[in-house]
Amino acid sequence: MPTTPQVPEKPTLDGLEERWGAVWQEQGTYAFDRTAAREQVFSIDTPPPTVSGSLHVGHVFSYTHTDCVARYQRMRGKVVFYPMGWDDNGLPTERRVQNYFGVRCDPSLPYDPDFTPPAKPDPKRQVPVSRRNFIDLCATLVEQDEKVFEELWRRVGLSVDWRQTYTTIGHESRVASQRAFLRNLARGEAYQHDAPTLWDVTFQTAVAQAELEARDYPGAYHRVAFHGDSGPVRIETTRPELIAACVALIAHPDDERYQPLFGSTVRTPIFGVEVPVLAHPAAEMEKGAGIAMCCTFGDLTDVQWWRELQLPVRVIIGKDGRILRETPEWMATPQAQKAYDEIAGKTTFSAREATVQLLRESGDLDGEPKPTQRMANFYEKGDKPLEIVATRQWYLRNGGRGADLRAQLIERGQQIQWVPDFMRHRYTNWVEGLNGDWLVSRQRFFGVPFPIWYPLDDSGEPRYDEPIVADEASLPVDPSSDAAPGYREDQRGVPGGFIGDPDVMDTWATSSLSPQIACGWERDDDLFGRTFPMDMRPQAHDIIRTWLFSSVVRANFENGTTPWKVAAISGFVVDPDRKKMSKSKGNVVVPTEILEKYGADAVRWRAAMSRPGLDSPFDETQMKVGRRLAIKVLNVSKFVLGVGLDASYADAGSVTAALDRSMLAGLALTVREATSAFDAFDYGRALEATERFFWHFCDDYVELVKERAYGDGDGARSAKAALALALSVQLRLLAPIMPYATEEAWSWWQEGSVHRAAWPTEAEIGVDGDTNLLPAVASALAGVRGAKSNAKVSQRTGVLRALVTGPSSAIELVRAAAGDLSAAGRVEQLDLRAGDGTEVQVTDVELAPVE
RNA sequence: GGGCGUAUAGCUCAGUUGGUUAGAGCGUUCGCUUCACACGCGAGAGGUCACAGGUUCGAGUCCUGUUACGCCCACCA
Repeated sequence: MPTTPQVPEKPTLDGLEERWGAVWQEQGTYAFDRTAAREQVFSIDTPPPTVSGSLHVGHVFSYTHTDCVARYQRMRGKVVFYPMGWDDNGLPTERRVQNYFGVRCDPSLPYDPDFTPPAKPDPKRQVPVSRRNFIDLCATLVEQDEKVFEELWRRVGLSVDWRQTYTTIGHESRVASQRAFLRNLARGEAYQHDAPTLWDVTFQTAVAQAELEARDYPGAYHRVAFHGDSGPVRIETTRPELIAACVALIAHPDDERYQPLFGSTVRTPIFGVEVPVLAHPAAEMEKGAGIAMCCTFGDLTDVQWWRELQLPVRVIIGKDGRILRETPEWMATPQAQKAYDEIAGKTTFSAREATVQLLRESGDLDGEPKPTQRMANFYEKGDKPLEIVATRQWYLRNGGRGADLRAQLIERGQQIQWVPDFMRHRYTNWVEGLNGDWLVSRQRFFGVPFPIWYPLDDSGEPRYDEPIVADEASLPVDPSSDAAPGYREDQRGVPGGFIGDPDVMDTWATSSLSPQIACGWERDDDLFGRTFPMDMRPQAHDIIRTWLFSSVVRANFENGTTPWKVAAISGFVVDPDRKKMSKSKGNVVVPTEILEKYGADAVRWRAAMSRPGLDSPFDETQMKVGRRLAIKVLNVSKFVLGVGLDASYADAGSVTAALDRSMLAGLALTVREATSAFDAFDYGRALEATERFFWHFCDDYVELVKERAYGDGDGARSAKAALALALSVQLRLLAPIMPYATEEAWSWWQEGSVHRAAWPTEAEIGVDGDTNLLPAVASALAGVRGAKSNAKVSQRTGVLRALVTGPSSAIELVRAAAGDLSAAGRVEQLDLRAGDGTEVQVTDVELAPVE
């Protein structure tokens, strides 16, 4: 039996978030039912936010988009699998720990179980700690960070099942990352390679192509003379400090200027090292002098030349970005050694200045350096240009070196439904432009270690070509503290013993497995069978080349499928000047403040107003509009429930009045529109349709039906039924967007949570009605209101007589609701006359005298 | 240089397969204590649909070109 609605005297948004957040948690409103069959489940691969970073409104918006879809699917009867991950792995956490505690990791130090971080961190003097101490501190800090994040997400109202969380450094993630890697290795998809790689000298780690960022970088062209038997050969370079690493001069085979020199040798300036002059089609005749020096290694072209022309390696830059201190053996003469002493141990910048000075003295610098702006590759988190250093690294095949795999991965991209569709091009574009496999090893500390050891030969040298792999059953392992299988710990580092692989995996090597981690791959087959491949991957467009692509690579190898059916790509929230928000620009809007000020529903409303995939500028005044809608939901609910009805009134069969039927017919269309929009993941269009109807409902229908609804008889019964039905349907339509206000209003008269209620259907509204009727009556009402507004009198003012004219069809529609119109406009004598106009107009209005 | 997107009112955006006179919200102007709501309500003003061609009876919508802005990628001699 429905009970009498319990409506507060003065409805308010204040306190709804705390109250309903607690109820949802306590009642398990969003708990995943793991007995559901795969086809009943809608599974979401939520992006794990970087907990060491800060969240801005952009994050709140995109997570809200996902939540709107999740709530819609749940109301459609899906069992929603909506876990949350925390990305606590990797460099951002390391940096935060360094700053927060004032420490730095020194892997050579032993573990100190009694270590406590300095009370007052001094960024200038970071205390060196062992790797294990460092990782302990990372774990402590991320735990705090994760609590803060969870509180924010709860406040926003994400309908996540908070029992389903994972962290990218947690036990399950380490097991999955290591297991997947071992499988990749066994199948030949992972391999080790000692080759030139892009290297960040600040963080002293290799970086992958996906982490590059091209930035403007000031430089200068130096015109420098090499010395041949038939005179000087002048080249142009922006990196004169690399002359010591020069292995050849290279020009285009068709370049007539240099053809006579091919096959001959020249001597480098200052050092007098003999290098060949060679031809290679990658040399561009128009660039610089048309002839370039090839150094090991100044850029990727150098690497190509070095490889294809089989040139020797002459490395002078160390992993710390400084010129090697030891004089290289190819500096054969005392003169060369003396010159090298001038640059040894210096940064590339200082070495450049020193080299230029030496070139001036020797007369090999032709003119003065010419300043230029060029693009240089940077690690996206770094602030010095990348160097190229030859190192042993782990790679994962990703199509960068194999046409077949590349074609296969592009095809996987075609199998995914992209929202919006054009985002597909970003993926294809990226895969087609790959120039190497995925470098997955990092020379860092807080990450998932490779489950690999190497045997040491009798002289104590590692045999890298015979790696010892962990047994899957033993995962996770840490080869820096766990002994290799078949060895004892005391054999570590001694001839005939073993060493552990010192590297950790790229953070994407873990997060690329988020579907497998969340769904319980190889850990919980039952869960995995019910959730994988997942239905939706929501994410922003900036990480298509990283997270999205690497996830496709892993699922392709491991599962032979795409990891999900749909990739829903959200845009950014940009500042009013359409610049991306970033901490360094200082234009970040902090979400907690905005949530505090306007409430979660208002912020969510604003989030849902943006179209999938498009950037939208942040404008605080729009939050007020969302808040107004949330308040309106409460107030109109209060009115509807105040006319004396309960949940049992919501019955289409009792709706007899033409006006009521017209309103419901319009509502049915709105349901259709919102449903198809949500099915296409377009929360914005769904909201737009719902909101448009809602305001007409409040401003026109409710005003028209008010008096009748308060009365008795069939007319009142019809009005109450229509109001009850319309309120019920609209609360459900708005529930995915505004979970708090709708839940509050729902609770006044309905059983259970609106978020567990069934999504409304056209069938449940099921009445015949003329959708033109309500608009026609509404425009007549607007005419009456306009007359009062023109006369600058209250809308309460009575009207003695009003004439409504318009096309006969419209007039007939107005006639069907003439009683409601008269009541709403306080019109005593309403004349309806069909005329030849195209619009409904109100003329000859005679207002009652004002008392 | 390659790819993608965007261009409609002062601002933020709708505008489905071409179809009367281009819509909404914010802001602005003028009013109104109207018994759900002053955290409110009503009414009004405001547009050469970036530009130039073309297709068509008819173009904001389709085609071609141009311009501007944004994003992704490439670009280190």
